[in-house]
Parts: sequence; C-alpha cells; structure tokens
Amino acid sequence: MKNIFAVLCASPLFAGINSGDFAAMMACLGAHTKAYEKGETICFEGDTVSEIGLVVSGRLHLVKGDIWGNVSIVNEITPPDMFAEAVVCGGLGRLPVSVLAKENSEVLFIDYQRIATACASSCAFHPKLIRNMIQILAQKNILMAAKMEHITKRSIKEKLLSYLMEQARQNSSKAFDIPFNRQELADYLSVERSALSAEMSRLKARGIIDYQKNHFKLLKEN
Amino acid sequence: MKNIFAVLCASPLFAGINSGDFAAMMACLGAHTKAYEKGETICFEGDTVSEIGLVVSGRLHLVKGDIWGNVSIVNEITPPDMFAEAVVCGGLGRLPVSVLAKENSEVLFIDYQRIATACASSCAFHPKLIRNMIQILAQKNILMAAKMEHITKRSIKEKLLSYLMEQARQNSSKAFDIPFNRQELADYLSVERSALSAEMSRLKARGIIDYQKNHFKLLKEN
DNA sequence: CCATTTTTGTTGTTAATCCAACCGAAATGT
DNA sequence: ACATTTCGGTTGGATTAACAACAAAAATGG
Repeated sequence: MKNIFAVLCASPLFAGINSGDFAAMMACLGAHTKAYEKGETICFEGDTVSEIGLVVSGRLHLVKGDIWGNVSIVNEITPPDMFAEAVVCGGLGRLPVSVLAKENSEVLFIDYQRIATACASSCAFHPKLIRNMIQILAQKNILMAAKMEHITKRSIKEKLLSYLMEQARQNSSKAFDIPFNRQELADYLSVERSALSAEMSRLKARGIIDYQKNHFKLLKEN
Repeated sequence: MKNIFAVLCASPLFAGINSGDFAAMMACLGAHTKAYEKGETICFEGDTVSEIGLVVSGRLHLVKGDIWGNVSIVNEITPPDMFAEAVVCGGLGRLPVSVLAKENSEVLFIDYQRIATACASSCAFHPKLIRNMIQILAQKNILMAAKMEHITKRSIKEKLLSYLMEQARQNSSKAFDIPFNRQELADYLSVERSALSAEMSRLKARGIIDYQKNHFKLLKEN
C-alpha cells in the first residue's frame, strides 16, 4: 500500500486540512480502505451505497450495462478521484454504474453521514470537510451545465461556437487558447473529429473565426 | 408581498425545518428580500455574486448573450426555485447568465457564508440547511449526469434507447410510463420531434420497442 | 537531420437529421 | 354532440453529419 495521506493531500475533499490531522480524522470518520485485484467488481449497478469511495491507488472503470447486457465505459478514475459521491450525498439513490478495478487498486471508503454529522468531540475539520464537499458538487454542476449548454445545440457549428464563446468569456478576450486538441474537442462536444475540422475550416473561410492550432479568435458575424 | 414562509416551506433548501423557526432563521442568515419590476435585470452575466437567490413571487428568466449580443433563454424559474446557488457554493465563479424579471417579482437573497458557517448562537437549523444544500447539489448532479449520458449519444435511436433503458432501470421493469409527451421528450433529448417520432416508429416496426402514448415496453434486440 | 508517429485538414459517399407541411386521432371546452 | 385545439405520426426535399480513406503538416524520438 502506498501512502494514503499523500493521496488525501491531493484530494479536493481534504483541501485545507492540516495533514497532521489526517490520522485522527480517518479514525473519526470511520474511514477504511479495501484492496481489490485487477478485474474485481467493487460495486454493482443498482447497489444502494452509503459510503463515498476515494481511489488511493490503481485505476477503476465506471461501466454501464444496457438492458441486453452490453457494457460501455462511462469514466475512468484514478487517484485521488472519488466515486459515488453524488449518489450518496443525494440520498435515496442507487448507483447508476458498476465500478470495476482495472488494475490492482485500493479504495478508501468514507461514510457520508459521519462527514455531515458533527461528532461528539466536534472535530475542527468537520465544517471544512462539508464546505469542501459542497464546493466539489457545485463546481461539478457548473462544469456539467456548461457542457450541456454546448451539447444541446443542434449543429456542429452551433456547438463549436457555443464552446468558443464560453472560452472567450472566461478569458475576457476574443482571442484565447483552448485546452483540447481536435480529437478531444470533438469528444467533448460529442461530434466526429473530421466533421468538426471541416466545420472549423468553413467558419474560418467565412471570416467568423480564425485559429492556428489551439489558438482561436472570434471575429465578426457574417 | 406574499407570505414568504409559505414559499420557504415548499423549498427543498428549507425542507425539514420547523416553520416556527423561520423568522429567527431569516434573521440569523441575514436574509433580505428585494422586489423587482417586470423587465428589470436582477444580475448581469459575469457578476461576482455571494448570495443565493430564491424566487418568492413572480417569474424570472436566466438568459445568456452570445458575443455578438444575441440573447437566448436558458431557463425560467418560479417560486420556490433558486438561482446562482452553484456559482456561489462553487466559489470563485462568475454568473454564467443574466437574471431578468419577466413579471413583477420578489427575490429572497441569502448569503452562502452564513449558511455554511455556524453562527455564534449555533442555531439548530444550520446543520440541516447544509445537508439540504448538499442534497440539492448532488441530486442536480445526478439528473444532469443522466441527461448527459443520453445526449452524448450520436443518433436519435441511441439517445432514445439510452433514455428508455434508464427509465426501465428506475422502474425495475421493461414496461413503464414516461413523464414526457413527444415534444417534451424531443426537447429533453435535444432532437426534432418529428424525427423522434419517425425513429420510434422504425424501432417499433423492427420489434425493438413497443409503445402506446406514454407507455413503453423494451423488447428483444433485433 | 531523418524516420516515425501523431495530429489536423480534405474529400466524396452514405446515412441521418432537420424542417415544413400535412393529416388524423385524441383531448378539451362549450 | 360539435367545434376547437393539442398531440402524434408521416412524408419528401434540403441540409448536415458520419464515415472512411487519404494527404499534409507538425511533433517526437532517436
């Protein structure tokens, strides 16, 4: 086993908490680790879970099976990512995915109730932990809402412009760099890479945008 | 002004809090209401905000302007909906939308810091309020993630089947009712209604699904 | 510097979606 | 029961995207 505390330090959930407090905190939260071998299933789709999982080492896949048994990978998560936090914090929900160990992995489980409820000794880190959790959930909301805004557009052109305008806004400038290459951008907008390239060329030819590599400029409409 | 407390009772943020405590709570949170006339702008896109808004009466629109000045309505919110909660709870973010009063409206503003930080008199409702906020954000996460799962699919057929399979899962049955009519379902999946209808007919003809009105059945593949 | 790999753009074909228009069935209101 | 409105399905033509295959450009690794 690796040093768990090093992973915790990197986790947004434990941001701003003194690493000297980690040992006491783990005890207070009743956190426990479990090791899984490559190929093992950690939780099954539909399970009712009450603990948040934090990947300490290894690599997990969140997979979703359709009603006929075909499975697809929803996400890959690696230290210090969490899983199941939305379902657990949202209450009354069952896991929408199965969680598999793609490599030998170690997972730290934390009972949400013991985060959310002040303990008898009212440890100092509780409030911070809760604020961290709120922040994590809220930021994920913002990211998803932004992506949704782009993806719900009907054409590649609109999706792309929606994305680029958001980037321009964030950079407070009509010229900016984007953090994706073409394939990644296509995946993010869920369109074909070549179709995206073609659309970009057309927009450039029409003088609506300009770009070289990852640097973009928004020009006038028409 | 209407009875604010009646609205608060209906708000998930204040679920489980004794309505007798509302007056003291409002004082403790430093909550304050403000009235807006139809057409007034409540906040501008890009504003840095620290208070959550809760619609007490009236009707607001969240609108987004593109870089060339065209605006589109992102959402309509009515009592007892909140706005700006993700940006405020996520910290360091600026409002991604402008908020306009479409009718004469009243908004209750609540400083997030005063929710998240225990007050000197450590009121009993603070922990409940925080857990409610976590639950709201987490449930929104789950809803958005589910929708994302469907919308990222490349074809109408895949989007539809992804949605129907999720419904089947939630009902633990291959036969179930959906809460949308055709237009609403098309909007949710962000596709054309008529194209959706056509695809549904094809899937029915091929024996993959069956339906009448809002009642659906998933049959065998092929 | 050269060879290799990765990334990006282009093109033509095929397939899917949009869009507008229309019709019939069902629901609604009087 | 009748008129009216809403809703769902269908159709055909225009538009758009996917897909596959390839070429050019850029990055990478000796």
